[in-house]
Amino acid sequence: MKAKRTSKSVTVFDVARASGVSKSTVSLVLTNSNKVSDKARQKVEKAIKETGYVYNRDAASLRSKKSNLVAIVINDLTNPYSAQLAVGLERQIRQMGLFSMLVNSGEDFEIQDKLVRSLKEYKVAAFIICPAPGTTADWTNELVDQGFPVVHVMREIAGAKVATVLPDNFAGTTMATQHVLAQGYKKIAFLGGNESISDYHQRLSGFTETMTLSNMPFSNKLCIQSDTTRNGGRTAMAKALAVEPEIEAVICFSDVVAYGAIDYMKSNNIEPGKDIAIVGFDDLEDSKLMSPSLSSVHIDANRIGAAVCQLLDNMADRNRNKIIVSIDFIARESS
Amino acid sequence: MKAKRTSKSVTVFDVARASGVSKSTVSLVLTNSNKVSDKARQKVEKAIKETGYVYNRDAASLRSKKSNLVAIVINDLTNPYSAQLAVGLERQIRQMGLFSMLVNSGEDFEIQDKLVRSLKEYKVAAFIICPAPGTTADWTNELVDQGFPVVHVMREIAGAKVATVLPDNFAGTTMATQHVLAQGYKKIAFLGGNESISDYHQRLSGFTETMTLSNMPFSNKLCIQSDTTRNGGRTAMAKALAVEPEIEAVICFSDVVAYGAIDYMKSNNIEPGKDIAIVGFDDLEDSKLMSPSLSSVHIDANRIGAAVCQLLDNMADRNRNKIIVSIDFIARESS
DNA sequence: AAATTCAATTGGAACGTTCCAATTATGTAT
DNA sequence: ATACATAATTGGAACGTTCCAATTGAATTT
Repeated sequence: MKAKRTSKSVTVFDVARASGVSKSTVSLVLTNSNKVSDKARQKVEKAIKETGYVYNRDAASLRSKKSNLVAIVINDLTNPYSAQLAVGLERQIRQMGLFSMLVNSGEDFEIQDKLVRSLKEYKVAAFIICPAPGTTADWTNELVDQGFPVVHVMREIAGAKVATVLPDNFAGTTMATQHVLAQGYKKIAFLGGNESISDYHQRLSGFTETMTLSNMPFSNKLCIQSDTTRNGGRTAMAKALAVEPEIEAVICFSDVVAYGAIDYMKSNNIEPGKDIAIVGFDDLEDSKLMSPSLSSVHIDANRIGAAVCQLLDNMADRNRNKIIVSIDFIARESS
Repeated sequence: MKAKRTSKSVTVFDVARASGVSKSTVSLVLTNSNKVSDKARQKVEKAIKETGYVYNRDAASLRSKKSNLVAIVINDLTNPYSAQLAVGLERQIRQMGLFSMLVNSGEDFEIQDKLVRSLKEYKVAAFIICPAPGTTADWTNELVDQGFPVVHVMREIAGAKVATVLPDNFAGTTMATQHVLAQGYKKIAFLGGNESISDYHQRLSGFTETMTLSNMPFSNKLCIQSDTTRNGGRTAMAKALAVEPEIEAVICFSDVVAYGAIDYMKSNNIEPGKDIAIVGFDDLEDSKLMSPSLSSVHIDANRIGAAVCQLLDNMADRNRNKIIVSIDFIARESS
């Protein structure tokens, strides 16, 4: 491959000739300038259609140093929440009149680094990054210092001089824990997540602080880390029951982990929502449809997207800014 | 936004000056030409590091009309199989030395059209498209006629003059059905899928033809269409049981549909794999881990990716080519 | 009718790279 | 040492756009 795109292309000059104006006027039309007469604009637009002209963004971006290409670097597309977030971000960005492209780091910092290095060459206007584990403040800061607008999403890198958009993780697990406590449950476990990611600490402390404030004793042995996958949820649930067979409720790091925990319960004749209450985090599409429907902390991907766009729009106060997006707790059958 | 990327950038001229050669030599180094001395190459590479030069692909692509940017247009990123496929494609393409970007049409033809229109402006070297419902042969052919290399994946558009990479859907459901028949089950339903997509017909006919060839009576009433979502699977399972309460086995259009069907069974005290055998299609990551583990038709995303890359590499016989990627049936506890 | 203002249009230069044809350096055979 | 072939390097032109300063056109004021 590599090559292709042969056949001399149609340029602004061709359009200019076809419409009887100069190339400069054509350019003004293309850039939506307001200093071009309606008559000229119409002629040009007609000629564009007739000639089959297609705008050459490379040439434009070379000359103008402007770009409307935004790169979204997702940590793990195979994770349903990440995918949902990516889709939401894409939609919002498109609405801003920018164009977004997606790449996937697969939670691999080396790949993330390579991807970003390549993307720089494509003159992207901004980076939206869900940082992979291993991302350092230095790494991000270098990118920022080179003049690229960067926004971090979902995960916080301490010391990085970038705007960050986060859901209110602490409030989320706080609400979830309060809800569970209000039902009268006492023996509660926190399942899933991994301390290498910032949101784990935030979500976990929402749980622990609420327990402490409510004078509920709890054991760190019931805070069980695991992969944030379905299978991670299964094993975490198994471990929790091994530690404390009388568990009454579990708060999960994510819906996916909760799905796994529920799988485990069902396979062991434990009825989720009856024998053990369970709540998730993320509120995936499926959670309200499954049976029992899963109580969860709802993160609105569109709200995250809107916050990111706000930062993109207003790069001035972009640095060292943090936007915490509010969440909602949704109680369902599982708790 | 829009703007940004200020501060006069470092160009080949700067690197040339720093390394004491001409800009042309620098360019040769950048393009990995073999007609440059090792000495010169080393000097240039050193200077590149020192000056912090970053390659300007816009300028390069403007001049050379070559691009190594491949666009992957995915039909629905929130579908786990699509996401898995996207990730596999990305990986393979990267290994080829090309760079891939992902965009999501969300099964919306209008969006797909807009996306592709934009992408054309970015001088992509090739399009890999999982066509959204509503995609016509004319639409694809226009793209091809404009000189863009196009490969369709997973779904076939009749009459489109493009290379298409498909899993062997027919063989997949054939094997699945044979497997189920071999267990002695007779009352078998086919759940999920929608006739607006080409793979539905292929998968369904694998089922119906195998049934017919084996002289097994079956009713079209037991071929139940649905959304290819978890919830679609739930409702399809419910409908199937309403038609025929004595169902012994179900073949599902996809794993996601199977997950939904299993949800339904579990909620209704039917034990999947014991009371009713069930097999899926796609073999998602989760399927081997769940309980009961789900028998499924395995589609290797890397194999699909490899086939796509082969077509990309060899654009010559790209038109009207079809590559059917072989699949494997994997029997597990659920059947 | 001339002078003034402002809107619309224009050609030339520039963006950072690769291609090309020409030049210079290097090595080999006479 | 000379002629020759070949390897390595080079400056100028080109890619298709936007920016800029300058020009033209139209409308308004004097």
